[in-house]
Amino acid sequence: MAKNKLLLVDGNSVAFRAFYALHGSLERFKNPSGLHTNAIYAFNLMFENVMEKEDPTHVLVAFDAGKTTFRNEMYEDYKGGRAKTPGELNEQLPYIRELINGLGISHYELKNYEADDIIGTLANQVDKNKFDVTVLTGDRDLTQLATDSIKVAITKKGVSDTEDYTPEHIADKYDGLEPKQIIDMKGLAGDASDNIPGVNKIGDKTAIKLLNEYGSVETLYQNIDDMKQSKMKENLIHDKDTALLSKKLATINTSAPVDISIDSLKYEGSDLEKLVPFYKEMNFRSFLENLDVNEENHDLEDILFEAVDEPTKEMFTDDMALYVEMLGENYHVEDIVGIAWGNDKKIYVSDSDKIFSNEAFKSWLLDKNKHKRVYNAKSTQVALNRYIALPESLTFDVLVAAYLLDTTDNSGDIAGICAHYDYHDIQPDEAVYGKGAKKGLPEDKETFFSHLARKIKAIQWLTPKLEEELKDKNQMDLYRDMEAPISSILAEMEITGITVDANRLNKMKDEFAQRLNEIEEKIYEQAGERFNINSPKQLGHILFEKMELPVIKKTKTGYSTAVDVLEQLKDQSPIVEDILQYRQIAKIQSTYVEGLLKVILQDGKVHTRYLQTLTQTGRLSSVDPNLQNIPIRLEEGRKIRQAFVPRKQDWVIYSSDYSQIELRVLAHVSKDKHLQEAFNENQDIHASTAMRVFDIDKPEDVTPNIRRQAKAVNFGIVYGISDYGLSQNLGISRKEAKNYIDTYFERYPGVKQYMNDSVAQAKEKGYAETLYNRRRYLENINSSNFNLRSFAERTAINSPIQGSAADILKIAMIELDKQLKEKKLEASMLLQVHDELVFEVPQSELETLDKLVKEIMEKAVQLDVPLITESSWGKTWYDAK
DNA sequence: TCATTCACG
DNA sequence: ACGTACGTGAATGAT
Repeated sequence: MAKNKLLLVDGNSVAFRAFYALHGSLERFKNPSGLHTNAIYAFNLMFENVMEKEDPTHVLVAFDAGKTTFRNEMYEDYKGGRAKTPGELNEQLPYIRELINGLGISHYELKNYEADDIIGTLANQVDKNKFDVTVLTGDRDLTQLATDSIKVAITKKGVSDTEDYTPEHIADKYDGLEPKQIIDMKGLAGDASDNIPGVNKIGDKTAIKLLNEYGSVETLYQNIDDMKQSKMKENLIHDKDTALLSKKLATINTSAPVDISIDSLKYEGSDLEKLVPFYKEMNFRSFLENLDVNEENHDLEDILFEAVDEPTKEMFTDDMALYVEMLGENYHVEDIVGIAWGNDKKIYVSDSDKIFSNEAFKSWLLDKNKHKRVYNAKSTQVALNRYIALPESLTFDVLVAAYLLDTTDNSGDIAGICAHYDYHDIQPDEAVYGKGAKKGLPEDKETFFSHLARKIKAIQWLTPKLEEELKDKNQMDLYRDMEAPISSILAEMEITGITVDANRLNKMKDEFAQRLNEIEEKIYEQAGERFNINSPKQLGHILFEKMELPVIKKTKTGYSTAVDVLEQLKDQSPIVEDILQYRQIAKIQSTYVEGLLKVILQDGKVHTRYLQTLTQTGRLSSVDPNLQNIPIRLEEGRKIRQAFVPRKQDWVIYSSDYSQIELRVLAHVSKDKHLQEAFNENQDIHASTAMRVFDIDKPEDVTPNIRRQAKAVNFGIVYGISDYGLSQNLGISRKEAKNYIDTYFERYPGVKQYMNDSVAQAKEKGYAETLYNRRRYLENINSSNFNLRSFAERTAINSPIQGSAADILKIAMIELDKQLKEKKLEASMLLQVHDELVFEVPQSELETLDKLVKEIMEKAVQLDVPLITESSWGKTWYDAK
């Protein structure tokens, strides 16, 4: 039989830790009635973490009963001098008890005793044959309880991690000490936090040494006469009474008069009747959301809908919601399994194939005067285009709107967005369709139809809310004039696809396979055995254990074998060079050659999907396949681009990219005189930076190496520079890197000012924003955790730059799409790669297109510095260079 | 499912 | 003193 597990939580101590874990965000954690909630929130998080980790069968939270306990009778000043509990924490303590009730957990306190004693007593009392015990606390005192069946988990700085004290861990940490000797240690060394005095001049280190020799405080004093004369011996003798008292104070009372039965502590899950209203009162939306995932069908209202096979035209009006269901993500190939439409009065659903040839439906879809609101317009367009035709007037997209309002909030389906707006009359797709191998339509058609109907209802409900919020945040223009049009343009680009020459790839595949074979053999020979070169673990074993190469860097799980490490090992053994070679080719082979071959469809093309609502900055991302990371930097990989060809003979691939758009955006937003001057005079920006930062007078004195360093500095600036990052990138010392950065800021004071301002603004508003009101919320910008805060600060610097650049290319794409259509050009826009657009174009249109693209991209927006593009073309994407 | 590695801007 | 460059996606091996 599986063993029970009892979890004992030291309520006061964990509450205290929780309060300070989120202390940096104290003012942001307030519920509508002004109560601070940071400690309650963090307590809940810590609790969830430990419940998941330990999975206990029985749980109790113990609290201290009051200010004085039996220990004060022994020693008046016990816990004296302790700073008063902050008011902001005190006000939360009653609510933490309420939270515990909601979580379905018992709590207990006992007059005259501390939580420690309750925990010690219970931990001691339970039958160790039936129970393992875990104690959760922030207080190291409790580690004295550790045994083979009692583990003491001490909360670490954040909310998620604990340090687990077992007898082995204690021996490790305290140089061989046993758990019960912890109290002897406190007897000798004292404990400042509880105001336990200990012996004068003895600290933890000395105490451990003495205990290793004598075992306990008592035996130490029995043998003290034999101790060599020393100042320490005098102190020990002088403070003997204090030592014995201190030990007593530190000793947890394991026979407190606790009168609760273990059986009553059995954990049977949360009490939702209490917990849900409590979370609502505290404004804990994310916890509420998590509850929903676990409960199926809770409080779903009945929904009315009509299932139809062949709808008639009265069933379609202006201003309805439309939803097209597929069970997989790739709408280029997934079957449509159901369609729903409707408004507040009436909802229709259909899973019949007849709908695809239904005239009423089709004419409604294609009617520009019939406005439809949807969740994911692009998916809807691409899917329906395969079955019927490209739908018109999908005028509101709740997915894109929700993304603009909060980039972090789009968990994949409508229910995710709904939960964020406290609308719960819908289930996550996963709850209805399942996941993984078991994913499929529900047995019961009613369940399926209801789910579709609820999606219509949700879209209807969300639309006015989102519209209003977009207006409030001054983001309606961003939605209407940028994101909505871009959605349709991307749909067309995806549908068009790009032709891939499979023959070319197959030839490359054979060549690479042969070369890989040869390198493999060479590597095995040098290693003296065959192993999986793709396994960092096995490779690490060969390099660092068998061949004993020096270890440069470690990862969480073992030795690092990343490129920068291997580069440094090149001189040590020729095998390293071969491994690098192998890696390079294996990557090209598996990801690009084989990867691309797998996703070529019947039409000889690949159709990527651009994710419009994913990145935190406003960029697009590309999946299935990712066409935004096709190799270019190294010749070997660059050849992959030879497989990307125009769809017709005599056409060419044309490509145009912005030159230094991010630095130009920086010059604009920072208003830095010198940076602007460099761009206005059309200087080589990296050389110009080199001259200013490294005090070079004549352009001809800028060597390629100095220019390379300046280039790295410029990159660093855009990323929100750190001396360490720059030093790593350039392989120079941290001090030198710092020097570069200081000089840069001195020579470009406007940039320095911009960085200070962006961080300050983000701290005040809680978000960073682009030139076109795209927001990125920065949860940790005021965090007390250095790392989290620093990261948020760099993000506050980088996001407006990267995001504004993304905005600008989107604006250019919209204008370009318009002009291509107006001018009835045959050329089509195929790809977007962050600062680059790729087209296929008939030879005859090449000149026109080149002019048009250059004009539109460079004039897309008016900045304080010019925008410059560079274009090229050729028979393949490779030749467009 | 996570961690590592490496491709791009 | 902290431990880092910004934004992505795919393949692989290990768990």
